[in-house]
Amino acid sequence: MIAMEDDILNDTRQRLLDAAGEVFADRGFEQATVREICRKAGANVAAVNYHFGNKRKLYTAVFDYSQTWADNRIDLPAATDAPAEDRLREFVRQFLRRLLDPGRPSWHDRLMAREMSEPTEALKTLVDDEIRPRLTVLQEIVRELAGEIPPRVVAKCAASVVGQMLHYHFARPVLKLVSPIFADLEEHVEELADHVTRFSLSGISAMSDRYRKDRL
Amino acid sequence: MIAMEDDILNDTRQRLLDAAGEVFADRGFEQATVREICRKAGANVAAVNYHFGNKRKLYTAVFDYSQTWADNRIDLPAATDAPAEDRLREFVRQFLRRLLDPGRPSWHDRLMAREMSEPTEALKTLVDDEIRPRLTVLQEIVRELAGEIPPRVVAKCAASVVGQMLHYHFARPVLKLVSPIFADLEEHVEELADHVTRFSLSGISAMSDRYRKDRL
DNA sequence: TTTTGATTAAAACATGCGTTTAAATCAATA
DNA sequence: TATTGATTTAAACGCATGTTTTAATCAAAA
Repeated sequence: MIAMEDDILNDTRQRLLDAAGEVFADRGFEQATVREICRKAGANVAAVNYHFGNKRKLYTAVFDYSQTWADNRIDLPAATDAPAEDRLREFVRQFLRRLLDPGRPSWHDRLMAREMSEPTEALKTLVDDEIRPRLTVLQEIVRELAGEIPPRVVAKCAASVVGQMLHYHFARPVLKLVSPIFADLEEHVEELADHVTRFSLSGISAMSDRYRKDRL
Repeated sequence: MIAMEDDILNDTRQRLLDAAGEVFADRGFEQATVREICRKAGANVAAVNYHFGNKRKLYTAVFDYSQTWADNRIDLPAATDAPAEDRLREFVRQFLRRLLDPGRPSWHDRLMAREMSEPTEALKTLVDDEIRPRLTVLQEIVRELAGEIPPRVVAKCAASVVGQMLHYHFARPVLKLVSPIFADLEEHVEELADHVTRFSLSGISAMSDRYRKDRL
């Protein structure tokens, strides 16, 4: 009667969005069940269809919600006037933090990762609204670090950077099994970010050398 | 009556294994349906339970079959007396070829990749029989390239190499969408392998420099 | 207080799934 | 040829799913 009603005051619709984000991120669209989502949201099974029409529309609603949420977080690392090296380091740190930190709505980035490998019709707008902008930033950093190299090589370098990071997400189960070093990734985000940054800086400069040489 | 009976002569059991490998690799265990597998194998729905007991046992049978198959392919790159650089290049080429080439049973490596990110109880033996041995080879190469660096750093370098390669598998849908450069990966395996090799050689030597410096 | 529209609740529906059953078919043997 | 055991087939079973239905409940307006 006093307080503690914060959750209960919340619209059912809102609770469904949060629960659905979690479950969709954990299990994927097909594997997620309306019943689990509703249980988690403390709502009736029919709530999904009442508030969103059906499961698929709930999924896209979760995506819209998750993207607006993402906009409110610090993004697109730092001012463009910082040295490219620092901007790469910051890019990697933010990316890995988002991917591995179990913070509040951690499911946003897990959902993104899932769309990358098991796309639904939500992927196209996701690419346009979130992925391509970030990739452009990264490619700009690479270009600045490497100097005059073909766009194809810029793309491959960016892929190398992103691939190293996503590996800790996609292959997490096997990494845990294969080496105790990777047992608790969440607590070593900074160390991993540092490694990826150094490794990549060197890799990029190798490409720079290679294509500078070819041109002379 | 003459020939052309090669397929029909094949045991139903065998056809089920091949069909199941394909379907499990494409859709994952839960998402794959016994009915699709049987349709693809030209068998009755009850065939799975008659020959394997149930869906789960079929899955592990596919895994055993796929592993014995893998043993018959050239593995563990080259003699140990080759320079570490060459051995890394060969490792990367084989890994990427297996992952991206649509050759005969291409589903073996796709199945492995799936187990890495969405493990079942099959993962443990998969790690012991296939993943750890290959990882050991890679780490040995890294150690030889980098000289005296902490095991932790060796592990991270190996993760960087593998991550770059798996990226082209896991993020393939989004790569296709994001840049025409990645439209037809299958036909650029050699180019990608070359990039990953150069990028990684440089990254590894950066780690070597860093930790040599620290020790002096 | 009564009424009204929005929301929730319980139950049922249709569908697709893994699995089982029981009969039909086949291939080898006696 | 007749018999027997292995294999295949068609049909059904039980269960979980997404969705719909119908009634109950609630909150605000009349």
